[in-house]
Amino acid sequence: MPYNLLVNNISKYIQLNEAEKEILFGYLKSKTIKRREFILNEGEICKYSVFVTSGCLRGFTVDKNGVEHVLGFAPPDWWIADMYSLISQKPGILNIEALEDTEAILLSKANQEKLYREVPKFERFFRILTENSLVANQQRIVDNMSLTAEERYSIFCKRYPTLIDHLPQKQIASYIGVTPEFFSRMRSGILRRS
Amino acid sequence: MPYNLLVNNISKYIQLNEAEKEILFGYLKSKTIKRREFILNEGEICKYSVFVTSGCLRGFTVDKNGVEHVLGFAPPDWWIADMYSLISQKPGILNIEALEDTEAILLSKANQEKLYREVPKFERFFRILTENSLVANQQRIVDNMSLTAEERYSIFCKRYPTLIDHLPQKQIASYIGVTPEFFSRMRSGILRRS
DNA sequence: CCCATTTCTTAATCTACATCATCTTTCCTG
DNA sequence: CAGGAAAGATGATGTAGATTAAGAAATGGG
Repeated sequence: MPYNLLVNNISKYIQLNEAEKEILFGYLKSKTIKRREFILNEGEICKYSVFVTSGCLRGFTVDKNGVEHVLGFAPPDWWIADMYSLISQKPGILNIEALEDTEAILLSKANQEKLYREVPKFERFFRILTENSLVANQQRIVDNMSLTAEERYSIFCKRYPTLIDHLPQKQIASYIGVTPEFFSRMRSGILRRS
Repeated sequence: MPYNLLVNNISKYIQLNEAEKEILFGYLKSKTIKRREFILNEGEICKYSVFVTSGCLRGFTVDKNGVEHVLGFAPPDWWIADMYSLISQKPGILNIEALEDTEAILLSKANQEKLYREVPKFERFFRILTENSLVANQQRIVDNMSLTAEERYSIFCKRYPTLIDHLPQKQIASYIGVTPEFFSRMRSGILRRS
């Protein structure tokens, strides 16, 4: 069943019976995204919560100097959206792009609200998702303020071991918050020392 | 009525009838916090969501060099908690301290869960709170990565105009992510230029 | 209302990381 | 499988903001 990974993901936090699963499935749709394809551009209104089942997406902003800043990656079993835009239904600042060919499941904002009404425990599920994401973001703020780039890289390696090997360095550099040049130097420094 | 500000705050997102308000009130308790008093120390388990009605709290972490990093302020009409610890009920990293004599309303984790069960729409309310907070945190990550200290200060001034005058500079500096020394010279630079 | 403590200012020096430029390597795509 | 583009490496130089130190100003507790 194609929604297996998603059901599994949800079951970590709430229990669904067959009827509830059917309601959920009725609100989902699948999407194939090719490498380099954007599923959201800054300035657009975000209409979907996106759950990745294979491949990898990244969410990033572009600052006034044209520099990209990666806010997060979405490998399989992760959700991604421009939360600001999704919530407010105003134009957002996030771009979401496929780093490789990707399969994803989409839940539209409208369907998500219907789901809340028909199966209220989904309210709980998405609250928990948001809470987890808030906690991760707070930790990242603290890390960015108190750690060196090297320490942040080391944390990234521990937290996302599967991502390191098949993610371009410049993407990790951008997530860490340094230039690709400095990131490269930093890595060769680490290698030389160890 | 002492819970007026809180009811108002909640009413922005969900509508409560009198019976629901009474249930809520039964789960709350008031607390007076003196200037410099801590209501949460890092390493403790966070047991309360705290809503400030007067005065001001700050949430901060201390890094391995002993430097404080302010994650947020809670002036009147704001909620504060160590979300990580509150959610996981594990020891947290946040300190919460009163910057001046403060009145607050406490909702314990246990009571919050009871509230969810008895009045499910509170699930929605706290989901929305968390969402808003997530959005603000994401924006802060982007700002920290793409803006200069001066630009971040300017944003802070616009976003929290009421806080600027009665908050010690070093607290703002810490929130912005610079040393008090640099913050001071930055400000005198801004003044001299304008 | 006074003194101790905290906060703020200013200056000199230092450093983590950025920028710019160039070269090499990797890797999609036709 | 070739060649063009993107990614990565490396060197020289520049800069935002940190650190250290010391004095001046503010402030709140007794």
